[in-house]
Amino acid sequence: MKDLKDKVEELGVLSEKFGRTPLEARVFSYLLLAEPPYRSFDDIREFLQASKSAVSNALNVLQRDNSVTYRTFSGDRKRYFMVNTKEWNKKLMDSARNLSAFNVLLSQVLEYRANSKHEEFTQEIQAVMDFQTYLSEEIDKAIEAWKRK
Amino acid sequence: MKDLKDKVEELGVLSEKFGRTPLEARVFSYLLLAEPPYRSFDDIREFLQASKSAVSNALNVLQRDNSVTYRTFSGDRKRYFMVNTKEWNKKLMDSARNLSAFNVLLSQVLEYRANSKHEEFTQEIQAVMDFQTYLSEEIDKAIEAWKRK
DNA sequence: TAGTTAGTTCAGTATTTGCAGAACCAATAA
DNA sequence: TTATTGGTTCTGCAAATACTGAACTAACTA
Repeated sequence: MKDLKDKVEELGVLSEKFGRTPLEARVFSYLLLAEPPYRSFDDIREFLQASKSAVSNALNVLQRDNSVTYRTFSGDRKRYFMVNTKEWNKKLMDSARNLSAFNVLLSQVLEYRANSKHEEFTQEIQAVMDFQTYLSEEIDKAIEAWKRK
Repeated sequence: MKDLKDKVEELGVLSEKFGRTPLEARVFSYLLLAEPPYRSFDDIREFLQASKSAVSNALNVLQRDNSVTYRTFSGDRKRYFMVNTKEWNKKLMDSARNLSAFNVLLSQVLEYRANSKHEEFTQEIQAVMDFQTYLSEEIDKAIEAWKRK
């Protein structure tokens, strides 16, 4: 079996593709792979050979976007950081819906082009928006259906 | 009405959020807003006050990912660049489906954790994957349904 | 053929990003 | 009350990124 460090690096690289910094990506991968799946600040720091500040910042970013959370144990002052599986479905739903972030841009374009002489172009943009809106709605429906299961 | 330069900057900033460089974002916004919606290399260069090389690179990136294309006019050597509305629906479909890029990561996690003592955690990850797989399938169905319309 | 035009490529620079190291702070422990 | 622990904040630097300007190329044009 591949060694943990290598696997953390491997998934780290994959994870960077989702817009994370190298260290954020590695922290996240480590928390996905480590045993047990909750790890202290110093576990992380030591495993990844990174500075306290870098680990602190990475953890804060990951917590802000709900990718990571932590638990505690009574009589132990440390926080044990772990992947926030509980919030993940919510995150997935958001990212699916956030196709619609793009619609914000498009609707501003349409507004600005209201009096354009180039009807055809405007209509093409409208068509993209329509498809995008349709898709968002269908995704919402699918999510609702899943919840009811 | 807000002046075009301001609006290009405004939508440019929005567009940077989708992973574009500042200049790429502004070129794209300009092409969305300008009248007519096809513009020559020099139109773009002059409007955005950028260097030829920067414009050249930005246009190439935008063309490579199908955000932008160009048309020509007979007897005119110039290329007139414009937003590639024709390819947009394809792009949207791809990005919707690419929720599943994340599943690649998760399945590797599961594989690695096959013998983990923390069954509960592993199961939570499995649950996320299941939801995500379901959602991808529903999105594909919705896209197929749209195509048949 | 030489000149012009439209765009690309290359070399260097300015800006941004990601991180280290050390000082710092707040909460607990002695 | 002081000391220790767990983590944060601040300063600065190294590497990566985004851009400029100039030299260059390929295709058309006179």
